[in-house]
Amino acid sequence: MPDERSGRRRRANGEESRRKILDAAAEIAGERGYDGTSIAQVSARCGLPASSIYWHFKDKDELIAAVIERSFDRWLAAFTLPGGDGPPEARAVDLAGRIGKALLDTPDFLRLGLLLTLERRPEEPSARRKFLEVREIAHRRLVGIIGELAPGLAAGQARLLAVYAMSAADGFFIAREIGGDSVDLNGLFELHARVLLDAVARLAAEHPDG
Amino acid sequence: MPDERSGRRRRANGEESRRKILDAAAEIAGERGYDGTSIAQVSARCGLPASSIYWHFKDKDELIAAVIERSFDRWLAAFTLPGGDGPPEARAVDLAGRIGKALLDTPDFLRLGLLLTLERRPEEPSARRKFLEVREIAHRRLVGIIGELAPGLAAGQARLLAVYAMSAADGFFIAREIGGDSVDLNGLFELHARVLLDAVARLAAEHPDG
Amino acid sequence: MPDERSGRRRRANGEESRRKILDAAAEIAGERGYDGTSIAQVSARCGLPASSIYWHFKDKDELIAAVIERSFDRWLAAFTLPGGDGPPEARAVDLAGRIGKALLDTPDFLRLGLLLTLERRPEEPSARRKFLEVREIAHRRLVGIIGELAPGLAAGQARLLAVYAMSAADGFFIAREIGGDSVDLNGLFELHARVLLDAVARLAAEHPDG
Amino acid sequence: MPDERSGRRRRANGEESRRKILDAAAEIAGERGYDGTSIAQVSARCGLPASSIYWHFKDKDELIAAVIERSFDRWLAAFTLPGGDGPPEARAVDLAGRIGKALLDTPDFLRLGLLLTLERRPEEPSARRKFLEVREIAHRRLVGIIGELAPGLAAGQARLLAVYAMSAADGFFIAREIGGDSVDLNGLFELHARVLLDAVARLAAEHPDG
DNA sequence: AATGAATGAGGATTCATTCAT
DNA sequence: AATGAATGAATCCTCATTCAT
Repeated sequence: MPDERSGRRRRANGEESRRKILDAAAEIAGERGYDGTSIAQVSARCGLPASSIYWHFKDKDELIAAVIERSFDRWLAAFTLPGGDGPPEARAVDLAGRIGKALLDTPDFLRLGLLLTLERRPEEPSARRKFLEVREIAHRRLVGIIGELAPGLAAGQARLLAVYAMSAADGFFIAREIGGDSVDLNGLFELHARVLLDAVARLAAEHPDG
Repeated sequence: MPDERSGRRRRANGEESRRKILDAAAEIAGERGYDGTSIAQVSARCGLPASSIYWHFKDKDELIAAVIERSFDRWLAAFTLPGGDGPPEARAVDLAGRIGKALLDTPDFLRLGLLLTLERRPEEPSARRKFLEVREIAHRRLVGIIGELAPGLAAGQARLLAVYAMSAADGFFIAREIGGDSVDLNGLFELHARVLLDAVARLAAEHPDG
Repeated sequence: MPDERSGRRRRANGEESRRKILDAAAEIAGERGYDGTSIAQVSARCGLPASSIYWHFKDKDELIAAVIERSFDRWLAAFTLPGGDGPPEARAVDLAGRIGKALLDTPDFLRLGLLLTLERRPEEPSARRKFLEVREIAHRRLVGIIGELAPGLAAGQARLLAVYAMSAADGFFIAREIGGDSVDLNGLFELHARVLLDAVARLAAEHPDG
Repeated sequence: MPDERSGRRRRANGEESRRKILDAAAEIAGERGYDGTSIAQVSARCGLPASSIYWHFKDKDELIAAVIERSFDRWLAAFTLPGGDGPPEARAVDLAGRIGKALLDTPDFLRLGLLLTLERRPEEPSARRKFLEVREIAHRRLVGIIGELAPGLAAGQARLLAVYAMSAADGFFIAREIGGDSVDLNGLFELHARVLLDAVARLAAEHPDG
């Protein structure tokens, strides 16, 4: 019994350290971006010496990439179309609401991702690549959802709408970063959902057969 | 004539140097953000020694703030509602088109501004403050334009729409950063303008008296 | 044996490096004062890169403070009243002699301390504070010694005499810095001891009961 | 009339600038020592650009030397034995009092001088040399005064007493720098004068014929 | 008599990373 | 699995000084 416990402790310590490092790195990178995040800061916040960080991660690039990867799961869950029934419109509005909530709950993911996106360093860090992969997956899901809502829509139009939808969400997030609580995220997403439905209808009418 | 020219050159060296520094800093900061911009890089790109940069700007913070301030004018011009006549809808679509074009022409401004917005360092750099000021001005102008388009709209609704409009524009910019030329900015802004006009009409109908 | 030695060497490298840094810093700071001491100079003299100095000391301030602290012990030892017997006068003269010798043996301590005392920078370095603490301890010991020599003396008078005694010692040190070997430190301290004894007697006579 | 005035103004402007520079440099150098005094600081405090300082002074060394030289006069005046009559003892006590007062009135001189004395940079600045010259003059005057007080004293003894007297004065100054108002400078100098007179008498008695 | 601008050297400090233990 | 120590390159910024005007 004690053996097993201490054994577990020891084996788990490695993972716990890794988790502590990732937690610290996520906080700091979410606040400061890639260049603004230093190993020394991460070390200070997680309590482990800098050299220990290099035991768990090959270099800074890999650490930030791992941060992105880990927050991916929590984030992507919000994108799954609910199995529930009801008219497509209701489901779309519901989806928009859940996306908005996810933005509030795990803001580090998108903030860091956008920072990595906007920063254009010569050697593209793998963290940026990772974020773009995730984003591409989300984009494809959105296209699928829009296809369900308006089966007759042309593929190009569906993609345009998906980009439009994601862009607005990104923008809302930024507005929230700037305006804080004074920004009515709920109102924005509600408006967004209705506007999108209108746009779907309008585009579907313009190109009746895709 | 040659005297005057060489005389001017020499006498105006201060301003010309300042401009060269700002040009270099704008390029780099637009690509790399605050922490990613080093004085040594700026020095290398503008051809002046680092110590000369400190003759013109108190510190890095003030330099980046000046970068933001200078690109403000070029950017803000795109926001002015055209004096030309025609139905408000046409003017709005035109405005959206010009904003989209400005995003393509002077991308450094918004990219740096958004980077500064997303980076949350402890001591807020004055560059960030400057960008937020500019943004607030743009926001107020947008509220004014929306008020012209739908005079009966409630103030809160006009503000919501303005935030919505700016958020989408931010998002389009980011989408362009990610997707490059494959992103149809014109199509997005056109769709955006029409969708917004619909939304204005819808909200105006819902709240007939503001 | 060799194992133990090399093992120790390697393991104790941290402390040895720290000592080497302190040695170098003491030499330079004793010669040049706070502002005149550069980390690069210390690095060159101790053989370790500048960045290694920052592993051992948080910043220059802490380094100089450590220099002061370390030389404190060597210096303070000279102040202990000898346990030996004999008339108080002889012991006082002996003490003065030992203080004078300490001044010659470890001059960096007092020179750096006085430099820190005279330099009045806005943010008082902790090194200065440390020196003043040490000095206060020495002052209190002197008051105690004077109290032993003249038990009837008023407290204020004992303090005055202690300040007088230390001031003269500081002054002798400075005179030596200026005049070099041509300054007869022994003669000065001998004169000082006798003068002090006279002063004690005179003050004790003036205020018979304290 | 106006001509003369403007002429004077212009001619005097140069001298006034020089004075302003010296004032600023005296303040800063008195507080921070040689290395701690930067031309930029002096420029900021006197309101003239750094390049103007170099119009008046060849380099930093010459500036600091001029600071020392200028404060010399104000300081040295305090050393002149009063022409007034009365017993030598009274005149000596009076002299000590005036020296003490001068220390309080123009502390920058001695503080800077001592800083320059204690700092041992490789290339001895001319400012230090200047201070030592001044000090040597003061020393010779003191020897003269002591000779007057005790005509029979050996030359070596007179010099020793002079060094002792000056050392104590230096030390009092330092004590004042450390202890501030809590240090009774008057009491110290009074005690010093009486103690010195005793010492003079004692030495004169020991060596009746010099 | 004065100054705006420039400049190379050097200031303290932090960087990401490595390595022996 | 972890860490104390080290390190060279880079960080921002200040230095004393010069020069054309």
